[in-house]
Amino acid sequence: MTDDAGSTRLDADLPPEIAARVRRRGAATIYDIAELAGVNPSTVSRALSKPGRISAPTEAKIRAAAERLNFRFNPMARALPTGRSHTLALVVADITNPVVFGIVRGAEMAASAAGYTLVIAESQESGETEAEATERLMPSVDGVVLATTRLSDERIVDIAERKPVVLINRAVEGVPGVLPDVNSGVDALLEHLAGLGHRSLVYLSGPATSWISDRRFARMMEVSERLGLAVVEVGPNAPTIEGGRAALRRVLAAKPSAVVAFNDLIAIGVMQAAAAQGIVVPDELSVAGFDDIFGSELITPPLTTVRAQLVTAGERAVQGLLATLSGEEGPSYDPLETTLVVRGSTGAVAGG
Amino acid sequence: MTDDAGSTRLDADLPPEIAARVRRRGAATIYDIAELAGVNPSTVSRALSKPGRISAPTEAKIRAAAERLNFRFNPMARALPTGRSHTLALVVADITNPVVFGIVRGAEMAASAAGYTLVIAESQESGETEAEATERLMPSVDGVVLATTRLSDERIVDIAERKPVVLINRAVEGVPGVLPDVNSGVDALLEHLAGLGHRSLVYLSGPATSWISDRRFARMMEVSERLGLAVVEVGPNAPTIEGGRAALRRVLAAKPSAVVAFNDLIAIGVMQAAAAQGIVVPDELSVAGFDDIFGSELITPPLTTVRAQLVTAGERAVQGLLATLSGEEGPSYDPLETTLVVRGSTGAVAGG
DNA sequence: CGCCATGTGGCAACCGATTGCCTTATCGAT
DNA sequence: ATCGATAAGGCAATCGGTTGCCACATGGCG
Repeated sequence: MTDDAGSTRLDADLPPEIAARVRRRGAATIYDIAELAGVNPSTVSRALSKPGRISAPTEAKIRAAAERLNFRFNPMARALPTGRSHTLALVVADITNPVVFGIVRGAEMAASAAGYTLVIAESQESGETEAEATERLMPSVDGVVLATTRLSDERIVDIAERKPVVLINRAVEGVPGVLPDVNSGVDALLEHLAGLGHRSLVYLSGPATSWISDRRFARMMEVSERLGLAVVEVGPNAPTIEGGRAALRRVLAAKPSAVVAFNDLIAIGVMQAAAAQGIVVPDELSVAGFDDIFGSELITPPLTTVRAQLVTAGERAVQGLLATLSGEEGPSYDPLETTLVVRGSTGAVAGG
Repeated sequence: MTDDAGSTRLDADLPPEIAARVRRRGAATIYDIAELAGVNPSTVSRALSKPGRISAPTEAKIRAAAERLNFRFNPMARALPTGRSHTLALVVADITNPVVFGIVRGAEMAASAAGYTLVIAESQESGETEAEATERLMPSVDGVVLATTRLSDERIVDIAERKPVVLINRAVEGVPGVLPDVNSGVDALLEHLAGLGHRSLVYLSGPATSWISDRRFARMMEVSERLGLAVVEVGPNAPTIEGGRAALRRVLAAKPSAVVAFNDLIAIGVMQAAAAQGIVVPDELSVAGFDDIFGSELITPPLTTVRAQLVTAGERAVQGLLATLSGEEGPSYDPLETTLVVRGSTGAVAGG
């Protein structure tokens, strides 16, 4: 346990000048190791980061010295000549949106497993803020994950020309992205609703810039035709509970028997507003969402929703970035399966 | 709009060697600016980061050149000689825990407002992982915010000796921390419960390493004595819904009329388990939590809880770090007020 | 026995900023 | 007119690694 990660004590029997230098600077450098091991700094550098380049005995000697000094690479010094910071940016619209937790966690895990650091930028749902934050981070990261981004296609392409980029929940020509399998989830949801006797639906779309919202509606149109359902789009809406609350009036005006919301937050908002007006869900109105966020099964009635594999999405995005950085070209992904989770907010049509 | 943040185009009429160099490296350096402006690189450095050190006309010339080249400082190059990375670490137990969202957002806002980058490390509720992640980040950050940490006091002191540290929801001798005003919230909650006729309470404590959990219980003991209430502690519990569910049996064994949980997640777990057993909240059992997370007002009945100012806590922690970094010594904070939010999960005792 | 391929390790330039020290110009005061 | 103070800008060392190139030693092979 002498190499305990938290230990800052230095061996007592170290050459005093080295000990003094290390103490003064707060950390050991490859020069200290070189001196301690009696080799050239370049040899230390190679021994520690080019396995095999240096003879086994020398490398062992160097590793021992490094351990004795509790050495860590200085990431900044390392990044300067190589241009590699070992840092990845994850840009999300809103950290407090439960939808992004999974993505953040997956990305974090994949990054730290690979020895990379993840920095998170939040755009607070504003395209302008997002562009700024991204621009600010660009010089210090090796790659960027753009999740649920509000940026325009051109902006995205522009960024992708400078650094490797992977998108989550958005497709842009020429830029790799990890996408959910929209179709399977939408299909299952609409079949579920049709099976309950619904014939007239409202789709509450998300922000105008949301690619995934468009895709969902497009698929709904296709499937509805096949199933003989009527669908109207109401939106755009802010992807928040407030957005859902505000949308109820327009929903009711369309007199549907069921409403499908762009995400669970909007769905929850609709349910709250409905409850406030004495409308009983699901008896008078069925409600469904997407994502299966924390809270969806807490609400009464619990929300029927289409679950996305958010953690996996975050992981894959980072892994794709890492692959690109290590030379492999243009990762491509299979869409991530989505699954329908039936709970209490959808039910048979009253007048069936 | 030629200096649009997203623009990468270079002026056509630039000295060709400069243009070529910039294009090859992907970014302009102060050397490019120096050449373009006809001054020494050191002058560029001063003009751009030591306002007033350089004469106004020269500075203007340099700024113009920088703009033309769309110059950004290379953060790594800058960090090397100064030892300042302009990066702060925020260590949290669990990103997906709603409690930390507020902290993350507040910290992020404060950091980016000051031009600092925030990197988030997640410990997944494990002290070992947390120590490792922190250790890994240490060399590349200027300071650390430890939120809801699982680290031992010694570890924390050890870290604080190397880099500025601010704690959230934890007090360690000699290390600054932003703390909630435990007393006001606990007092209000117990007075509320006493007013409803409750005489016998269970406190469901959090993880064994949680300083704040101990503080809350300590205060409950004090106040209970004054109000003539009986209180027993049941725990430790995992600070999750699952932890709350698992705790119900032991709660019921104590036959209290009300249970106060370490946080809302545990409270929600207790309510779910109670509902599953047909126990009606609040008629047969009142339940209250702490934090007022997303989801607390969604659940049925909505949860009575003590709200903490999480965003403010994150902001203050970062601001404290920043103050320390700019020379001011040992920031000290007033505790952040907490407020009781009465909802439906607490009610009058059945048997009066 | 000589030659060349291979394995090891050293030398020194370089990444892009910062900063202490120095030179030169300018200005006001005596 | 002279001197010292101050302002402005240049020079070069430095931060801590990385890496191309080179030197030397060793060993296999003809």
